[in-house]
Amino acid sequence: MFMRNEEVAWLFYDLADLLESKGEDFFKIRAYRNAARILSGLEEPLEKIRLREGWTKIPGIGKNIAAKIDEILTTGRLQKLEELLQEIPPGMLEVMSLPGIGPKRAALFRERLGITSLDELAAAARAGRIRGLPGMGSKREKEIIRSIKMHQDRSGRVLLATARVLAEELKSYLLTLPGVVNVETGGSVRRWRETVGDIDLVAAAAEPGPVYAALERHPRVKEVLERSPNRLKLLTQWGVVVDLTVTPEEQFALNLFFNTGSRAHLSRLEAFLAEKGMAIKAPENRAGGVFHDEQEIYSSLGLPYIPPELREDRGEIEAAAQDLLPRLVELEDIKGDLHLHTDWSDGLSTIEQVIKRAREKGYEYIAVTDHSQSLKIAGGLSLDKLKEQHREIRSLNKKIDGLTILTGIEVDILPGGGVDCPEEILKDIDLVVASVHSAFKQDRETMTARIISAVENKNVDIIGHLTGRLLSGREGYALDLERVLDASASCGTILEINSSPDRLDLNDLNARRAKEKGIKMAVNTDAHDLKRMDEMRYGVSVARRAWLEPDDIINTMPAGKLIKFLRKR
DNA sequence: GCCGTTTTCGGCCCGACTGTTTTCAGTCG
Repeated sequence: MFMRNEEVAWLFYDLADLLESKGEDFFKIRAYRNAARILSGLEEPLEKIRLREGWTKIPGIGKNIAAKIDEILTTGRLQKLEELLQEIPPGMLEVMSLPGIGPKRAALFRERLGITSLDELAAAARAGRIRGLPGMGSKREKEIIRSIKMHQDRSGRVLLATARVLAEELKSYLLTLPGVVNVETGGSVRRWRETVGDIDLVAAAAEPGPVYAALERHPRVKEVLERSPNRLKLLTQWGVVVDLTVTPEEQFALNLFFNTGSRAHLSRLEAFLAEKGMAIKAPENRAGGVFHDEQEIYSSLGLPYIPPELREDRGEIEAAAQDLLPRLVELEDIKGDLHLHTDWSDGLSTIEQVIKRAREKGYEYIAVTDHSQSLKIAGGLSLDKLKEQHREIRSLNKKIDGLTILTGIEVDILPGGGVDCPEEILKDIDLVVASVHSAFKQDRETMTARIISAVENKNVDIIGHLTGRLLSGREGYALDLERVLDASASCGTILEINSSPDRLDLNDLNARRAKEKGIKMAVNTDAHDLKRMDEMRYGVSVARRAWLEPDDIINTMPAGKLIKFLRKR
């Protein structure tokens, strides 16, 4: 079966995790993780690369890993991984995925208490048996209970980006079927929610039977959960549930509308219409007239079209009724990316490659913002290296036209406040992003003061991924967000909407709050390879869900205006 | 694990924080 590059990479990440839990050699594990990162960053399908030239040209992939990639592509499996899974209960990986729990502590739980799963660990923690172990106390015990609960709340949900990849695949498959005239993804995927519990597909076809049957046979399907005359519910191999509804073409728009929701939006709409003595008709009840698209549905209700991202009952219906909907920012409004990494620090691509890609995207400018000196593990640039990079950027700038490369840096906001780069250097850099990368567990007061110190630093232009939350399972730092927003508003400091699907930080509600306070934002990818420069659309979706217009976002400005704006700051 | 090639073995990765200790192991980015 065709395997996506990310899927092959996942196997190597799993392999690394399992070896880690066995206490294997650190460098070996790192080599696997490194290879996984390289593979998922490759844009060409692995199968194609294999047929053309193999793996010898890719640094980081040696003989051993090359053989394993071949094995995966040929058999769809990895023997070594399966052997390890026999040896180590899969629940151990989940235990290790908890923040603060690594291989050593997981092994300790297993050896001393026989714990091999999250459920067992939670039970032990609640029974007070964790604090008896060496190096464990009541704080860790509490933390474990808390993070397991968070893990459970999240379970069954996947990142929007993962769901969209799968949804696209299934959608194109359905469109190849005879008789299928239209397919759209509805539900929370269409509303661009940051994580989703399932994928809703709506297809238009005269005869639903064969369409349902065909989807059941799709290679990504693991299990049929529910089969009824007008609905099919499946579990896919990625653990995501898929819901398919097939409808006659003339009911497609209305079905998609209901399917998109949200439930809160629909019921508010109903209440709103009831006041005016109107009602929306469910598709099966509707006789006569046909809606060709959602535009017609809203206009039949006397409303302008409400984009899916706004359908959350956050005031959109009231705004629509008064014709006060925002002119939402679109991907095409974005003129450049102001947070990018290259191989000067922990990125995979050269500056030249990033430039080439930026031009292909039609950007007017980019900022190269590699890590600063204190982030050693990410190859943070020494002051000398930084100066060298900026010299190179300036010389590249002279050679090209149509694209401005801003010199930049992502400085660390230090635990005690301040940033890890002297002022006399910062003042000559075009664009400074400041972010927290350490000491996440500081108390609320310390963290708030720490971040505000960066907000107030006149050399700092943008605060990167402000709350530090990871959707895959790390809560944001303890933070008085309101105070940070107030400080940003009064200093004119820009806040980032980080487009990385695991971050989306600021989130929609916080970004909307920021807008209310008059704060400008930047939608950036923080990409570490070329492929991830494509993730801008995810940041834009957050901005749209936050009701942002182009003027709220500095990287919608044309180059000249942005440069002037940055200089004035 | 990978890499280099004046080396086919030895280096690759570092510093800080946290919760536990009473000097430190484990985790993290």
